[in-house]
Amino acid sequence: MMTFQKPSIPADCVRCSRRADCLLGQHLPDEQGDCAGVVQRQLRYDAGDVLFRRATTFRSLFVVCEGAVKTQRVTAAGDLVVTGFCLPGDIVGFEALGSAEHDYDAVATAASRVVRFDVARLLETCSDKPTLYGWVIGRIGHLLRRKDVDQTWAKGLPTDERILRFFLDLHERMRPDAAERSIEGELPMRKQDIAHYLNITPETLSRNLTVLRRKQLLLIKRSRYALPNVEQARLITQL
Amino acid sequence: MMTFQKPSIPADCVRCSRRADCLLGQHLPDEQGDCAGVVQRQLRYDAGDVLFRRATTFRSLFVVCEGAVKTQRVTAAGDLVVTGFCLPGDIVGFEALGSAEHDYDAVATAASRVVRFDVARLLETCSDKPTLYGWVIGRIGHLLRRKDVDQTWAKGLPTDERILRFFLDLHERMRPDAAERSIEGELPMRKQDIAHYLNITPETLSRNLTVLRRKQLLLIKRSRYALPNVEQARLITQL
DNA sequence: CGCCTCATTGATCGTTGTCAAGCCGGGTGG
DNA sequence: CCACCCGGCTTGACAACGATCAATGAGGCG
Repeated sequence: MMTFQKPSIPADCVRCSRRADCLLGQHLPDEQGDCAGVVQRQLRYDAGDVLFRRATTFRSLFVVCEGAVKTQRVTAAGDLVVTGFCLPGDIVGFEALGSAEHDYDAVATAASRVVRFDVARLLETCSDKPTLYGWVIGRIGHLLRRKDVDQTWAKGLPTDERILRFFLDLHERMRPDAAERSIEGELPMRKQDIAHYLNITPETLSRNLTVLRRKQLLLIKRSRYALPNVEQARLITQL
Repeated sequence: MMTFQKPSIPADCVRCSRRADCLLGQHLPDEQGDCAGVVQRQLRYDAGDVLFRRATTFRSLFVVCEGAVKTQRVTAAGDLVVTGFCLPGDIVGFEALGSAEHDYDAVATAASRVVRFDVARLLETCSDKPTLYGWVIGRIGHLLRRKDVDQTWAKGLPTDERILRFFLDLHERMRPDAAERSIEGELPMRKQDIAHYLNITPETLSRNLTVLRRKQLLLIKRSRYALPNVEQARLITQL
């Protein structure tokens, strides 16, 4: 279950690889600053814990520091649809901007560390600080582009290449600093979640993974992945 | 081909049904105002005309006043993927926020009237005008939510219901003021574009349309659509 | 009138979903 | 320490749906 930490910007930020793009790396008001209350709390979640649910009031944004968070809905027919994954450096909840409520569930898919922010105060602060304002606009643009491009891949690539693309993206988002060689890592979500995100069944995912393994493009062992041939993989799945 | 009009906010705005949500309906700087140059030009396009192309510099946003604009990419394999339609009141180009270039093509799908804006000046103006700032945030949130929900439908509904959902959305976005009875209108794009957006072939679209016609849920005649049973249609495709 | 594009319809093939069974690994308790 | 159990993952067989290929039909426009 979720546990509380003392409210503060995590000390670990200094050695975080996503610092450059992260809200916590910006010139931010903190408890001692001129906008006390923007940063609210650091929280810890286990896989399966809920950050917020659909149709609850929208007051906070969440910065992921460690782990991963999925955003999902349940359709009228009862199907679970995962619309995205938030990895370290990402912000959860942006889609509720200008609305009073969240319109999806946010659920941790791995043990995660997260910092909660007050939206209203963040936006207020933007009026005073052009740098922060520009950063927010930049992040929103980034998110819009990601959603748009994801859509393109979802529609334009055959299933196996879409899967490959997913793991390439995952790797690039989790290790933006990594050298070209270090092409492996830990999966911060279950295969079931990936299948729900790619809109395929776990069976189809499994079958395609064996295909990709045979082609020596993607190796999955338990919760670890490896990309033995990144160059070729990128070539296949680029826009 | 595209033709120029004298630069000004269109006079027709006063009788536009989307005025409440439209940028042009906001308290906007104009040529006589304190931020001359934000509104650049009113433009006219025919179906097939290009507003901007992928990888060209991002300087302007476009407000659609009449007609429709599709946003699309061509994959490495040569497939055309339509990622969205912009209808009257919508803004084209938001996805490039925080980037130097557009990352998709924007193409008119019908005879359209469009107003071009300077992005930099618009964002500058936001710093001074909290109302406008709030409006921009609201529109961005709206766009994010739409993309997210569209994704949910794309993944969670069977093909025929997805098609029905598309026409329901289209109708609600084109005639937000319309009474429940007036459940018909003109298609501002070709079926081919719709198929590309829904990620199906024109053949599959056609087949499903006959199914929906038999079920008395959706009637298509040439470029006109009608929804004889909106209630039931909404029931089927709601979240 | 005839061309040209787009839309429809039909037949066939391939991929994915579905259902069912077996497998593997982690965790629990003896 | 080992046996068991359980959830998630994998694999197989079959059915269903959409893509593909091909042919026909319907408007729009010169």
